[in-house]
Amino acid sequence: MREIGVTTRKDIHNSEIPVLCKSCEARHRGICGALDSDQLIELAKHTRQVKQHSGAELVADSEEVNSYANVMQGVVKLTKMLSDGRQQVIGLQFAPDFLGRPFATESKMSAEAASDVSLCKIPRKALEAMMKESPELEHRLLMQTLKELDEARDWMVTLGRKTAAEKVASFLYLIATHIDPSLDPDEMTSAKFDLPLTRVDIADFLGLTVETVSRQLTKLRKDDVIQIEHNRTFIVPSMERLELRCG
Amino acid sequence: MREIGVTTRKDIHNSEIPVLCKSCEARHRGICGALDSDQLIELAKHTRQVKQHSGAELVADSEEVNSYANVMQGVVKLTKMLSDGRQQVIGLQFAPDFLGRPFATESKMSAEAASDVSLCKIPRKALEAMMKESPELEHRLLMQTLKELDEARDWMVTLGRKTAAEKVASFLYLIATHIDPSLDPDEMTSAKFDLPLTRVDIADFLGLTVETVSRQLTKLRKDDVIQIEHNRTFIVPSMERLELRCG
DNA sequence: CGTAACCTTGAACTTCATCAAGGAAGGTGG
DNA sequence: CCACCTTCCTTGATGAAGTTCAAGGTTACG
Repeated sequence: MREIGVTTRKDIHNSEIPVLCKSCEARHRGICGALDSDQLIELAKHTRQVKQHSGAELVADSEEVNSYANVMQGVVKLTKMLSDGRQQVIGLQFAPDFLGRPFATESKMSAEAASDVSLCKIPRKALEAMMKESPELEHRLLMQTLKELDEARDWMVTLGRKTAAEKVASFLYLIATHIDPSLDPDEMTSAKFDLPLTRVDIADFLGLTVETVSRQLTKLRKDDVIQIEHNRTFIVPSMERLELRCG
Repeated sequence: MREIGVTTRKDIHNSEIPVLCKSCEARHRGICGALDSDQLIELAKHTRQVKQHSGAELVADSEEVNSYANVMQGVVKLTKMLSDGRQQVIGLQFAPDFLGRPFATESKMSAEAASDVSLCKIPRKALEAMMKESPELEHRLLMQTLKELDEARDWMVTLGRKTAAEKVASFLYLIATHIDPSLDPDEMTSAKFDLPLTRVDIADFLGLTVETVSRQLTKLRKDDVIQIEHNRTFIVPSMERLELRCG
């Protein structure tokens, strides 16, 4: 895995919050919110900010887990594959989600940068050490895991019981409400965003084929539920109207 | 002569352990394994063993959460419903699983006894109080949640990418390997079990219709992958052969 | 012994997948 | 900067998997 734009933090001597943490979503709403400034400084000795281009494989299936990460920017795609190559996207992670399966020695899925991403990588040992010192950190990890479980179960309903049209609408709704971590989903009335996934990825997320996804998008466009600019840029004039299509 | 700092996995041969805890799977492999005998005694003051018949609603959707439970015997079915009535089973819980969504004020799913079950109910307050005292308890809860997340994601692959035949085989495989908590899935070569779910439930778990489930079961029977006694009692002569059908 | 719930099977139909072709977008090297 | 290539996306025609509708059989239980 080739990394771009690596920044190492080793020039911190006082009890100020590390510079990179100050603007980090994970500091506020992610797991780092569990830590006081001394702990942050300690942790920051081991973390590295890493940027990756879209398409980069972050964690391979069956790979040994040696580090975790916080998603600082961009979208990460989690996938599983059947032995014959059929693929299923089992989750998307946005800032400030935690990336990695705590207490697993081997990854049971693969993680890929869906868009350009920046991550704050934490070596496994460092996180585990910090966890022993801070029950609050483990608490945050539990909250994060519960959130992911809620999302996975919601998605199971989409996969199991929704029609192709409802699946595609649900996907767009998910992206619109999650892509910008600074926006409050409850207050959105309209939205404009760049899709972080290809049509193939969307199909793999929805349990459909590319063709079906494409046809359903066309249908949503013709029904004025969405406008499509340049294939990847979408406009949702009325989130309410989109939500009605979600089943 | 009370032991101090006892490791959690070992049995403690101590007469102070509450009677009901002694034979409880949750004591060994569930969240109660986090507790020492003093803590168990404290917790047992608040817990109640409850038996429920198949079909009983344990937690209703949108219900306020006032208690949690450990599954001691039987199978619990977790479901979500779309506004028009379409239903999806999003998980099954076996002994010694923990039942309930920590830190949620309101349940976002409904839980029903799929078979006759016995539960060890814990009032919300009692568990939360115990959690503050014991980081190890919160750790166990994290492990349980991670396990459920792994299972949910595995099932997403089944829902999204498997054929009806593969789905039904996967379901039978899941039940065969989970129904008896005392059996090791890795060492099973054949199996006999009572299905805890109706055909409708199975369909709702697999994202199929009853008719399709029925047809696929008939096919598996004709292909000698399974034998069916009395509709609910199944025999799997070769787990290996069943696994081959899971995709 | 009769009723209700559950399960199976068949036939017609629908939705989505597959197969096939062509079009836009983006990056690369001439 | 343009031509080319590759990757991504759309659209149409055809077909298969699974749903829907309908009927009858089985099982459990009062």
